[in-house]
Amino acid sequence: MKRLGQEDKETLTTALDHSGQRATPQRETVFGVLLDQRDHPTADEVYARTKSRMPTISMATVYNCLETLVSSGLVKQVNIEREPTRYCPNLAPHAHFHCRETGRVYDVPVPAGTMEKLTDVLPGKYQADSVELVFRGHLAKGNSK
Amino acid sequence: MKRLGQEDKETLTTALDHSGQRATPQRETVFGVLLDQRDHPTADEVYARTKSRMPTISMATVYNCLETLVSSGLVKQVNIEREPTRYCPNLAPHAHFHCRETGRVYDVPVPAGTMEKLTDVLPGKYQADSVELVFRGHLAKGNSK
DNA sequence: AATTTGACTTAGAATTATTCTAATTCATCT
DNA sequence: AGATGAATTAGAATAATTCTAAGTCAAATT
Repeated sequence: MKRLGQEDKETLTTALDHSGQRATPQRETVFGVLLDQRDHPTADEVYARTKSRMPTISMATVYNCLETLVSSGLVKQVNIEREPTRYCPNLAPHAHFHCRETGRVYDVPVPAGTMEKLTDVLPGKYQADSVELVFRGHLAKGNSK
Repeated sequence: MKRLGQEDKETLTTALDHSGQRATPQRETVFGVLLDQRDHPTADEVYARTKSRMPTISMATVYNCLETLVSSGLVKQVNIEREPTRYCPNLAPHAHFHCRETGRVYDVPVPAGTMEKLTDVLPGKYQADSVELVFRGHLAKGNSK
């Protein structure tokens, strides 16, 4: 059974503590699942993966843990087109690419400052604290991995 | 009971015809509702507004009409954070601003070419056919209208 | 060390936006 | 007028998520 590395565990504990919440085995395991495979899994997928490491965990707990991780700032929710919410531990500003064919979501790194720069198009009355950029399309042939 | 203007009716008929569908009173009324108040209503809201003009219409028909309008290219769906889908007859490329306080969604016009330019950040293997840009935050004081 | 406290976990029920089903209505074509 | 197929309708079904209420557990207090 895969465990969380020392550094990640530290990160988790600190962030949870900072938001007045405890590190628990369930939360550690769910966080580990997200870190191990950064393919934007849905809650269902997180549940399946977590269950294989901790067979007694329940769906409700997975939702609770994910919510806890999001509220502590360690994980971001990615919503695309009313599909089930996906979860992403990539905290650096980045865009997403959604493949219409496979339904997969990819992180797209963006040059530093690009996301912030986008707020320039906003008239002054709009005070944005977050920017979301999503591309949709398909992968060039031979890049389906 | 408000009716659709000649020009809008023409637009509707042409677009529907072009996608092999018929213009019907229900579709005209739903389209009129969207054109009259461009505040990104949800299906529920469209239903309520349409019902006041055409009391016999059903929710299923509203969903069907909205889907028809979307498929014919006259209307776009706007999805924000797993909230109910909103509908928007603004076909020009634009961004959205989502107010955390009121939940309202505003169109943000962007300079010509801006949206297309964004695809420059995409590595070559990603072929985007649409770009979505959403800001989230709050309105500066005194701009709550 | 036992007790209390409150946070956490759990199973299952409830919610809700949306889609589906099957039956009718309606317009157009012969 | 009758046939054909599209459009509309009411209500059932679906599915992701949230809620509820009961049980568990760890830390704090006695």
